[in-house]
Amino acid sequence: MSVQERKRRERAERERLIVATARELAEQQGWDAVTTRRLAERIEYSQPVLYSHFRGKREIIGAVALQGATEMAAAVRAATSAERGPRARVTALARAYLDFAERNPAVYDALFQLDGGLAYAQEDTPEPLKDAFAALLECLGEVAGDGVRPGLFTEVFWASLHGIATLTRTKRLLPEDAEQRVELLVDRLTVL
Amino acid sequence: MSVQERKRRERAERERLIVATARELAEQQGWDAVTTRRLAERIEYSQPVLYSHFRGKREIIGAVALQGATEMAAAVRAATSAERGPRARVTALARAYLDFAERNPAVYDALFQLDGGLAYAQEDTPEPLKDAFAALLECLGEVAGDGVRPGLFTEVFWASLHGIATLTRTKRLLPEDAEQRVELLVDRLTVL
DNA sequence: TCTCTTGTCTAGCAGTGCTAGGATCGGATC
DNA sequence: GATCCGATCCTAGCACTGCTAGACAAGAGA
Repeated sequence: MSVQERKRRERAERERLIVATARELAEQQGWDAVTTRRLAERIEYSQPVLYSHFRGKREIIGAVALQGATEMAAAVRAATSAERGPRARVTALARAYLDFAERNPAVYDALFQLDGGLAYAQEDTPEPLKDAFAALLECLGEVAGDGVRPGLFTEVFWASLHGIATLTRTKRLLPEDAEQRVELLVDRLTVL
Repeated sequence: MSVQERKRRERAERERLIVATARELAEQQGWDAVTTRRLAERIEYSQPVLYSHFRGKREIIGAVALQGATEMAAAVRAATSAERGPRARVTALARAYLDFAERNPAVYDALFQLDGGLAYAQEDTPEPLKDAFAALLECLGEVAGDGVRPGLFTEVFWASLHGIATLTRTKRLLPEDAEQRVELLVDRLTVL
């Protein structure tokens, strides 16, 4: 039985390798460069091997997205927990979010821009995604203000950050005023 | 000379046909379905004809985007000019923007999501894009509040709308609370 | 040692954006 | 009216994409 166990381990290891390589390649050259051929070549297996782990390219993107969600949740929690006072926490959250998006553009795309075949905002939404939203909610819930559902407030704040992140990355917004935008957003949206 | 004139007219007409067909096809089946072959077939010419009008698919997307920018600017102005009072105007703007995004998803993508080879937020930005931003600025400038640059405020408000629009369309946000999100955004962001 | 399952690879399909080079057609010239 | 020539368009093809059928080999179990 230990033989099967070893094979199972090796398979899991290879799956991790695929996801890590896809992510690396995407961050280096963009998702368009992540072709099944290139990916297969980098992991030193043939293309069909990819399809024994994932249904297709979409699922690989989804796997990267889940990894990213976990990391983003951790980054947000780390940033907010270091601050005291609601205002400082929210500002830290906004900065951490935008920082994550800027440092990991491909992962961010996998999460919020591309189709990774994942369900969002539903019951069967994967746990990492729910948790990433929860991380935002934990901090933003306390500044939603009276009469506003924390969930709704979090969605709006998140959407604003998402808009800033994506428009900045596609050069629709200039990066210069980034900090002022964050301040304006925190100042106005939150109830302290 | 009238022969050349006629040919020039026919060429311009065909170019309009290409853009209109690309837009139609994109709205019907998404931009992925807009292949050069399908597009060529629909306009009843061969593929290379497309390349005598546009450098490539990217430029066709850009042409659709410019068309969309003009329409969006008009839609926003029409919606805001019908209202009196800053609050009503901003609410109308937000609704008109999200409505445009929902009704013309492919055009919206061409404008703000895809790469149409256009320059944004720069000197050589095409006039329709500048004007679309101006349409937002005209209305949002008056509710920016003291000490906040109208341009900066418009960017943030716009980014928020953009985030809501894109996250809703990709099912990251549920459509149910759409109206409440708009109200929250207008309530909090603007200074009335 | 032999079988048979499991895993992997080669080769190929139908599709993509884009282009080189040949055919054709129409206006201008002799 | 015949001829030329340039503009215009199409056929055919390139290198690539995601994905898969079927051949093949390696290893576990009898």
